[in-house]
Amino acid sequence: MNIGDVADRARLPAKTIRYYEEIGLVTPARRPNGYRDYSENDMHKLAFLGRARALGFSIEDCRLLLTLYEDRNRESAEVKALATDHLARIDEKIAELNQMRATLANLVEACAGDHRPDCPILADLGKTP
Amino acid sequence: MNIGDVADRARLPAKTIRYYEEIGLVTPARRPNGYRDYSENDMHKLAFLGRARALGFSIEDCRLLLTLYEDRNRESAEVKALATDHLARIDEKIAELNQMRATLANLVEACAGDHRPDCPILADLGKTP
DNA sequence: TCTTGACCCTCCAGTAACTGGAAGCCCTAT
DNA sequence: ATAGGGCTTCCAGTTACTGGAGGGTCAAGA
Repeated sequence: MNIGDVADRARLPAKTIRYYEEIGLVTPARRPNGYRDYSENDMHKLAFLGRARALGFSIEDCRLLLTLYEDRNRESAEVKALATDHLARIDEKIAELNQMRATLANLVEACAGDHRPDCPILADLGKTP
Repeated sequence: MNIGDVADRARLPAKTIRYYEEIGLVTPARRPNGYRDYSENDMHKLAFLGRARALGFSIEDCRLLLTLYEDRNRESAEVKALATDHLARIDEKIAELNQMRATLANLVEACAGDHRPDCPILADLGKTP
């Protein structure tokens, strides 16, 4: 399969797929003309990566997940630990964003947003604590 | 004021403050010996930047906010528009993270996390759609 | 057979916002 | 005189791609 087909099926840009090869995640065969030739297994791995990335796992996490995926002797505990860690990081980010959101929403609310220069947003950012 | 003092007071790493100078955000005076010499105004601007960054504004947004902050003829509408846009981007991110979180939490819940290889997390990531 | 357009290839550079580290000056205190 | 801490510059690395230049390849149609 050519890279374009894989890109369509895995819903990843061809550029990204080449990048994944460069960092050793999925290395397809090559045709005599130099074109990459993806097997069904390569395709499957790329789809796996796409979904793991969509869940926010880092590339290095994905690399490990892929290894575990292909390891018949893995222990699910290792996968779960990875996922639990990641979940905690997501929760942290959500909390941080919610905090930002709350502050910002208050400021936006308080700002008239007209032609006058008075602005509670700037006032808040500039206040000396 | 030396960079170390400013770093403490603005709660920004000295490295970051030098970086902000490099990109033209806050340019302090220099002493004869080459040391940076921060005025109260510089300090104030750095604190402003720190707070804007803490609300998640990009550096370029911060640059604009700083300009507006120092412009007596600004219209608060411009600030509000910037903040409202940013708020929308935050909301998008929160929604995305909540989506990830929900999926991941389900998977983690379903995974036994023991010595056996069976793992719903990997199964889900590897499922052919 | 020739051409055209859609693919494919590699390599280089750039993104955001820092962060770490090396090599070396400067200042103060002992 | 020396030791420490702080300051300087410059270079490189981080994350995960993304864009673009320059050029080969292939299948279909005139």
